[in-house]
Order: sequence, then C-alpha cells, then structure tokens
Amino acid sequence: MDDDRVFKALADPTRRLLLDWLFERDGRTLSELASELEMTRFGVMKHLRVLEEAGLIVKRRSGREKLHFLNAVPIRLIHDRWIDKYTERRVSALTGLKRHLEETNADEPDQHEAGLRGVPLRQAPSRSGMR
Amino acid sequence: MDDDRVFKALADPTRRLLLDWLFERDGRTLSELASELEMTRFGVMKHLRVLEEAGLIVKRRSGREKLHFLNAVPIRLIHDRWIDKYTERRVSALTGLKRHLEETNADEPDQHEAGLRGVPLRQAPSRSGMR
DNA sequence: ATAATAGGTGACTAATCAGTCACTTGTCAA
DNA sequence: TTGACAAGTGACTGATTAGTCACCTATTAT
Repeated sequence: MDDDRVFKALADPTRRLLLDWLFERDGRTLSELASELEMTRFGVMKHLRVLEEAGLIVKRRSGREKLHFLNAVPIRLIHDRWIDKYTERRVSALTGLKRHLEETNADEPDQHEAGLRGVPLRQAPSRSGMR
Repeated sequence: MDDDRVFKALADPTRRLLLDWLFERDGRTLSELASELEMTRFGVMKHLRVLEEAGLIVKRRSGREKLHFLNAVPIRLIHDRWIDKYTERRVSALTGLKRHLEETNADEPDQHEAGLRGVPLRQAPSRSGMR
C-alpha cells in the first residue's frame, strides 16, 4: 500500500517538527528550515524528501529556491480510517466513558492512568459486531 | 513527547492491520487476532503491547481471556495537530493535488491562486502565523 | 488435583533507518 | 564570466526495530 510511506514519514520526530513549522507558516525554503534544526542541511533535505514522497508536503520552485508547503490530505485520510461519523462525537467529547470503563472493569493493573488514553472510545465491550 | 509512541506504533503495517480489525469489531482476544495473521502468537502479542503503550488500544481482562478495544483518541489528536477548523473543508475536498502540482510545476512564484491550481492546501504563503 | 488452554517474558538475529561525508548541479548578482 | 549561494546525489556507519526461540504463569473444566 501507499499509506505505508505516510506512516513511516510521520514516525520520525524531526519530520513531525518540520510539519509543525510548515503548519505554522509554509512556503519556507530548505535553508530556512535547516537553520533552525541543529542538523546538517543534508539531513534535513533527506527528511523533506521522505515527506514529499509521502505526499505530506509539496515543493514549488521559485528561482533558485524551493518552497515547501504542507499538504494535510494524508492526515485527513488517517483520521477517516479509524474514526467514523458515529464515533466522532464520542471521541471528541470523551467524558463519562472513562467512568464507564472503570465501573465495568475491575482488575486491570496496567491501565489506570487514563486521562486521554486508555478508554475504549468506540464502544462498550458489550456491543459486538455490526456497525 | 509522548506522541512519539503513537506514531512509532502506527508505522508498522501489521499493527495498522490489527487496528483495522479492531475497528471493524473490537473486543477480540489475542488468539483470535493471531490466528488470522500468519505470524507467531508472540509476535502479535508484541505488536499489541506496542499499541497499548501508545494508547491506541485498551485491554480488559475477562476470565482467562483478555479482550482488546480500539482507542481512537490519539488518532484524533494527530488530526487536530495539522488540520485546523479553517482548512478542514479545503482539505477534505481536494485529493490528488500533489500530482497536479507537479505537472504544472513550471517556475511560477506567484502564490495567490490557491483555488484549484496552486496548491498550498492550507494557505497562501502571505498569511503567516496565527491560528 | 490435573490437564488443557489463554496469556506472558527475556534473549537473540536480521533487517531497516537516521544522520553524515565529500562532491556535483544549477541560479543569481556583480 | 566569475564568485557566491541554494539545492541535490551516492555511499558509508551506528542505532533502532521486527520477528522468533524456549520457557514461565494463570484460569477453567474434568
């Protein structure tokens, strides 16, 4: 599949940082990005290449510079893959579910610090199957 | 940051497949998941552990079985990180723009025709900062 | 109790990936 | 046209990670 490149690209913290910067303001050049990064320019270039091949950024030439733009479409696809309309409200609200889990779940030692994590956001275990 | 575990967990295709299955119907046991996977049960267990530590799944004990549930919150957070309310419409509308851009890639530094042509899915470069 | 089944652990090997190096190409301004 | 600067390439090294092995623990039913 092609989604593999997207996830592999997102797996690196440096690349996520690059995306953050482009999210804040895009149209930056390689040198501009590299100057903030405590890394060789070549390393940054490699990361940008990975991001581009994943479709997460888009490059445009301008004279002897190359500008970089964020492309959020693949991110949206990730979202749509595991969050459907039905569960979206629940996920963004996510209150009361933690309580629900805790009352039905007695002994599970590794799972108790569930602030945002550790809650079955889709469904209570009683419901199985259909959707 | 803790998001690193989430992205690393998502970087593996087997783990994404596990999430897909749990998305389709969760509350499955380790053995059930492993039986469909052409991999050792131990390998699957390791993947499930990674997913759990990333907060992407939640386990619940039921007798001598352990049931697995999908947790979509981290996915939602990924979405919110690079897609804001303002650009959401634009992003969900456009697909395959990258290719289109590469075709029209000639030297065109002007940035204001973002509509269908130019690309930057978020914003024309002139806008900086705020969100 | 005991056998059967579900889940779990620590150590090892093979493959993948991040980051660097020296060197090349292309564009702008005197 | 020359010198300066921006971007790009191919090969190398060190570290991380996927998958497997043999062995261990806990719960249910006979």
